[in-house]
Parts: sequence; structure tokens; C-alpha cells
Amino acid sequence: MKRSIDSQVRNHDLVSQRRDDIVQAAIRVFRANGFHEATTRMIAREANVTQSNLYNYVRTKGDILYLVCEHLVGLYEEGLAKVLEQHADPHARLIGGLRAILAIMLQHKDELVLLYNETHALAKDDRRQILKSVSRLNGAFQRLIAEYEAAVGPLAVSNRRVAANLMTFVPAIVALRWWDLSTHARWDEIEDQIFAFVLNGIGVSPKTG
Amino acid sequence: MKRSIDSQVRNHDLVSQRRDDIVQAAIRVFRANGFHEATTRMIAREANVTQSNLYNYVRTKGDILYLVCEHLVGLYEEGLAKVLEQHADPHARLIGGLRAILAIMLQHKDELVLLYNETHALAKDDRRQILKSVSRLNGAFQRLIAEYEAAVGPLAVSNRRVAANLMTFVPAIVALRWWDLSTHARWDEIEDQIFAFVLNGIGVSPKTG
Amino acid sequence: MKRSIDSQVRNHDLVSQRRDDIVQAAIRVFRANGFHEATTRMIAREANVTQSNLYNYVRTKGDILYLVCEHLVGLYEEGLAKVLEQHADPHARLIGGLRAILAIMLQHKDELVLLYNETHALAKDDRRQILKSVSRLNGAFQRLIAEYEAAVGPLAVSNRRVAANLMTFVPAIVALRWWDLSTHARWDEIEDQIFAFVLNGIGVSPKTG
Amino acid sequence: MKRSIDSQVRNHDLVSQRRDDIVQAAIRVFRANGFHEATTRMIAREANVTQSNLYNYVRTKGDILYLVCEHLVGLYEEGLAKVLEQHADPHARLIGGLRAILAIMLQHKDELVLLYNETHALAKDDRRQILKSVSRLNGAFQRLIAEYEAAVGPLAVSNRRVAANLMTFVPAIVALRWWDLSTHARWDEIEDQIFAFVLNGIGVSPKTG
DNA sequence: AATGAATGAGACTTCATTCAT
DNA sequence: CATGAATGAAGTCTCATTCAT
Repeated sequence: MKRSIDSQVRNHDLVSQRRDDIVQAAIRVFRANGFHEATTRMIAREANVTQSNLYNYVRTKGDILYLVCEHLVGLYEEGLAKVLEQHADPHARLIGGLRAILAIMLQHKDELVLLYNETHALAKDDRRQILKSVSRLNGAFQRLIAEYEAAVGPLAVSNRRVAANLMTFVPAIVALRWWDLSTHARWDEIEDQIFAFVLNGIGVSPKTG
Repeated sequence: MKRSIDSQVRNHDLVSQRRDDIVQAAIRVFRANGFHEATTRMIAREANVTQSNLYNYVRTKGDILYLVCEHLVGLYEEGLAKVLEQHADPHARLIGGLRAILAIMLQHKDELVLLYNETHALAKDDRRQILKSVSRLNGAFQRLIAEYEAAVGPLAVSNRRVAANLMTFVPAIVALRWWDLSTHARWDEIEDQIFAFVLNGIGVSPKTG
Repeated sequence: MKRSIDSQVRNHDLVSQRRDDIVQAAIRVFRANGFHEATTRMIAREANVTQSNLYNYVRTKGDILYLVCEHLVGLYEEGLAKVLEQHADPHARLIGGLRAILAIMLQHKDELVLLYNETHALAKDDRRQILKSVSRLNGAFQRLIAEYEAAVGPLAVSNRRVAANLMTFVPAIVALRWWDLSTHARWDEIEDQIFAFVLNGIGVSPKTG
Repeated sequence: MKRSIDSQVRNHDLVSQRRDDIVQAAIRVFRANGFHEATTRMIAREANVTQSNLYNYVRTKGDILYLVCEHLVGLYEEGLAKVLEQHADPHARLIGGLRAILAIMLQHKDELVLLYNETHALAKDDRRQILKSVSRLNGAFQRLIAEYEAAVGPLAVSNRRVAANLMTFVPAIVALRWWDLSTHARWDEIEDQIFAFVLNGIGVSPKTG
């Protein structure tokens, strides 16, 4: 499902360890400079790797961006999966899912900006791959909604895909508008109000009962 | 309020005319390639200007991006102003404002993506300038909300700035998720449901009564 | 017939003038270092052009090699054409052709080595193009031979294409074995003996009569 | 006489066996890519050796090219020696020598191209060494000619070194023009006609009489 | 006002070679 | 003897920008 990226290095553990370093380093560098202004030298330095050794773990600068984006969408997928394991009730699952997305967004807002800012710098195929992951996330929410509606009744937003997109997109406000939100509201205020806003918007009550 | 951009050319009309051409050309080029992959050659060609003459109307490539972004946020500001002229009632003004943002977003979704994708490529000061415009837009909505609450009663979202941000941000889903939305819903469906979603979310009834 | 090479520069005369400079410079540099060891910096310096300006007249380093090879095969073609204008008699045309090739080879032996040494460094299509020129040269000799045989009688080498190849190839000994020939024989000795060798070989008498 | 090449490895048989593998591998790789485009990785892979182990049998990439060239000129020397053992008569020895060169050229045309294409990529000293071998080959033919002239009479080509060079060079047409020859003549036709051409050229009758 | 040519800085990437195990 | 990982040097090319006309 993920695109595999060739490496000159055999040792699998080493590869994934170094790639982690590279991804983390790249995130820092990309945040500070953006993908295009970032140089492979910067990334290498930040990852404690020589510039040439970098290329033993990655084939191109574009690969690094892909790795970063893959990591970032992975955050959602993991976060959502973890929550869904814990709940069986459709209502709890739906609001749990939303809570998860929102929490992840808040926790990783600095990195996740990249997912919105730099996706278009991906190579075409890489981009398709990443969008497919987002699509999958939407699909997951679409199913949660379907289950909810089957159990509880219809949402206020009739098209389930639209509703799903709203649930996965609105939390991004935290990453993309933090510069404004943070100067006018407290963290918990922001989290609670956005959470409530989305539930109200799609017509779901926050509590079971 | 707007940053002024130096030009070598005296003739004022010519400057603003050419700059319009340049902005429109740049929008097309940026959409196709992104700011960084776009070259001044491309932009010049698309604008029917020689590459060197371009530099009589603009000092750097960054200036072009600034002009583009300025133009794009201007779309909001104009759109909003036009609506507010027509309504005096706080409730009508609030939902009118939302309607306007959403309509503009839908109409210009292709260009407005740039505002989300390329803002971070702006020079620091230019960026601040553009964010200030967005901030101003938020301020406008904040005031609309205050007037509404004074007249009708409190919103479901208690922090007005958060509410304002939600109203100006959520419509962007249309630009940023069109690739997914458009394959699962019709245009009018999308528009109506997002509109209703936001109103529900902040706790405003769609109709005056 | 020739592959055209894009240039950023409009002025046609300037382009061809600079390209001449570049070709001459490249020949010197390639002779000293070979194509692969030669850097675009060296070529540019030798041509009195900045390294970056070089790229306004040529798209890639490979283009330069193509230009060089094209120039070199051109030497044959021109040389041959000039001679053939002057003779109508089939016998005179045939030995005149051979004389021309040999003379050109001797005169330009230093450069023409490149045609044998670096052809394989050409991009596939460029290579095809250059080989086609050589093929054309062979074709020309093939026709000269046919005319000769029609007028005088059959050659000792029965396959005309083989004979043509021998006539165009053997003179290359001068370029490829100069290091040995030059230490054991005088220039005029070399020229005369190779000329006689080829004529004897294909069975043509050196003098008309 | 041959330049010796250092090796880290004591076991002599292993060294020469591996070097054979390396030479054969390198020939394949060089033919496909040329010396400069060939990487030590490719060569190592083709020779079933790790890239680093390669360096236990060879000191530099240039060494490999030298070994290849040495192997290639060796083909001539062996071929010639074998023939000369069998003939005592000066005439038979001369035409036998020519036949041998031509046969080897035809048999190994694909590899021997390298000798003409890549010699200039050799390090200066290596190159000198290889040219010395070619020179030796010319010397051998020069002696064969001297013996022939002593026994039979003067050749048509008066300078013996020039004649020797022609005898060792002309057969190379087979390697360097195969792309054209092969599409216009059959193998045996090519062989016979070139053989006859050279003998005619230098003024030797093909048969003893 | 407009043009065409020129420039300098720098980025990505490749590869022969070495080192530690 | 053999291996896998690491390295440093270098080269091609692009592009925003300027200059002279």
C-alpha cells in the first residue's frame, strides 16, 4: 500500500532507524524553510548524516518529502485505529474518532502544517499515494457515520462523504489558523469549542444518553 | 495598509494594467507548477511581457507572489463588503457574510488554493501583511458575531474569535478537498450542506424569524 | 537533416558565431582530456564564455559533443563536395575523392581522432545522426565506384559498399596511428603510400591514361 | 614487460582467476556503457564480487581498464604467435600474419572496439604501455615484411613501418564499421575482400607460387 | 519603456574509494 | 578474504536578476 523506497543499505533495522532520523530532521528543516528552500545539506546535517550518506537511504530529495508526508498521514491513521479499538458503540465511535483527529491535530499541529503546505510539492505519483491515504481516512469516517445513522438516525449533513470530509478537515483549523486562534483563546477552549462545533454542525449530541 | 511595490515605470495606469496581467498570468502558472517550480520566464511569457520588462513592474519574484496573494485575499474583502452593504439586520448580515465567503470560495476555488499552499513561500514581511488581511477578515466576522449576539443571543461557540475563524476557514474545505468532495457530491449539495453545517455548528438558524 | 539544437538566444548570427567558438574550444578541451573528463567549465573558459552563458547556446554538455561531431563529419562532406565539383571524369572523381579524404584526414588528424574516440559518448539519437552522415559519405563513394565501374571496368573489391568503406576508413590510420607513423616516416611519404595502397587495394590505377 | 598491478591478496591463483572474471565482466559492462559511464558497482556485480572486494584485486578503476586493454592486445599477440609457429616460408608467414589479425578482429570485433574507443581513457603510463604493445605488433609485421622482401622482392609500399601499420590497422575496419558493413555484405565476403584488398595494396600475391 | 544577452551562486546527485568489522 | 556502510569531491545545470542598448 505504501510506496517502497529503494535503499542502498542492506541492514533493515539500520535503514528504518536512519530514515526515522531523516524524517524527523526533515520535518524540522521543512518547517523552518519549506521544502523548496530546504537543502539536502541542511537535512543531512540535522539528521547527523553526511550529505552523501543520505543518498544511501533515499534516492532523491523528493523521496524525503514523501517519507515525511507518509509519516504525517500515518499519525491520523494510528490515532484513529487506537480509538476505534476501544469503542463498540456507534455513537462513541463517531465522537471518539473526531476527538482523536482533533487531539492529534493539536498535538502535532506544527508538523501537520506540512501536510497542507507541501503536498503539492510531491511528485505526481507520490501525491496520488498520499491523497489516497487521506481518502482512506475519509472512507473510515464515512463508515462510522453510516453505522451511527443505522443505530441512531440521520445526521444533519445528508451526504455522508461531505460529512466525513468536514470531520477530518475542520480540525486542521488548529494547524492552519493557530497564529490567530492562539492569540485570542486558550488551548482547551479551542479544543472544546471546535469539538462541539463539529458535532453541532453534523447534528450529533456530544453525550450518549 | 497594502504594502506598496516599487516600479521603474511612471505611467500609473500602465503599471496597474500590466500588474493585473502579471497577477493573472502568475496565478495560472503557479496553479500549474507551484510558486517554486514556476520561473519568471514562464510568468513573463504568460503575461506577454519580456522577462526583463517584468522587472520594470516588480522588484523580485517574491513581489509577484505577494501581488497574487493580495489579490486573492482581496476577493474575500470585496465579496464581504458587497454583501454587508445590502443588509442591516444582524442576523442577515451574519449569514450573508458566511454565504459570501462560501460563494467566493466555490467560484475561485482553483486560485484560492494558492492562498493556502503558497503563503509560506512569501517573504516574512509580506506574509505578515497577508496574514494581517486574513486577521482583518476574522475581525469583521468577530464584529458581525458581536452584533448578532447583542440582537439575538449568544452563539453555541462562546469565543467569538474562534467562531469567526471557523466561519472564514471551513469554507476553504471546498478548495482543499475538492478532489474528494467533487467525486462524491454535487456542487449545490456541497454548498448547501457546508452552509448549513457552519450555521448549525455555531448555533444560528438559517432563516430569520 | 541536421538535428537542430535549441538556443535561448535570438540573434542568429551571434548564435552561430558563439557556437563556432564553443566547438573550437571544445575540440581543444576534448583532445586534451576526452569528453568525459572535460568539464563545462573548461569548455566555457576556453571559449571565453561564462559557464552559465554557455547554456544559452546549448542545452546540455552532450549537445556540445554533437556539435563537435557534426562539425567534424562536415569536414569530409565539404572536402568531398569541393573536389567533385571540379571533376567530371569517373576515374578522376574516384581518385579525387580518395585524395580529398586523405588530405582532410592529414590536415585535421588531431581533431578527427575525436570522431573515432568519442562517438560512443554521444546520446543514442545523436549518435545515430552522426553515423547517418558517415553512412552518407559511404554512399557517395559507393556511387563514385559505380560510375567508375560503368566507365572503366570492375574493381578488385567486388562489393561496392565494402570498397567504399575501405576508401573512407583507411585514411583514418593517419589519425589513429600517427603516434607510430610519424616516428617512422615523413608526412609526404605517408600520404603518398597510403594513397597508392588504397588504389592498389581496390584495383585502380593512380593515373588516367 | 607488462605493468604489474598490486593486489591485497596473497593467493596467486585466486588473484588471476578473479581478475579474469573482472576483465570479462568489465568488457561486458564497458561495451554496454563505455568506460566512463560504467561504475565499479556494475563491474563488481557483473563479476560476482562485492564492490569493496573488487578493490582487493585492483587498485583503481583505471587498473581495470588497463587489464582489459592488456587482455585485448594479448589476443593479437597470441594469435600471431600461434600462426608464426606453423610457417617458415616468408611469404606464408606474411599472409598468415595478416590472416590471423583479420580472423581475430572478426571473432572478437565486439570487444576489440574497446581498444579503439577507450584507449584514451587510460592513465598516461598505462596508455604508453598499451601503445607499446601495439608498437611491438607493428614491429613484428615490420620484420615479417623485411624477411619477405629479402626472399621475394620489394613491396608496393616502400616504407616498411607504414606497410606494417596498414596490415595491423585495416582489419580494424571490421570492428569500427561493422554497423555499416554488416548491412551490405556477408561475413565471408567481408573477410575475403579485406584480405585481398590489403595484399593487393601492399603488392603481395595471395598464393605462393 | 522595452529588449536581449549575460551572470553568479548554488543545489542535487553520483561515484570511486576507504574503513571497520 | 570478504563485506556493508560511509565519505568527500566534484560536475552539470537552472534561474532570478542585471546591464547595455
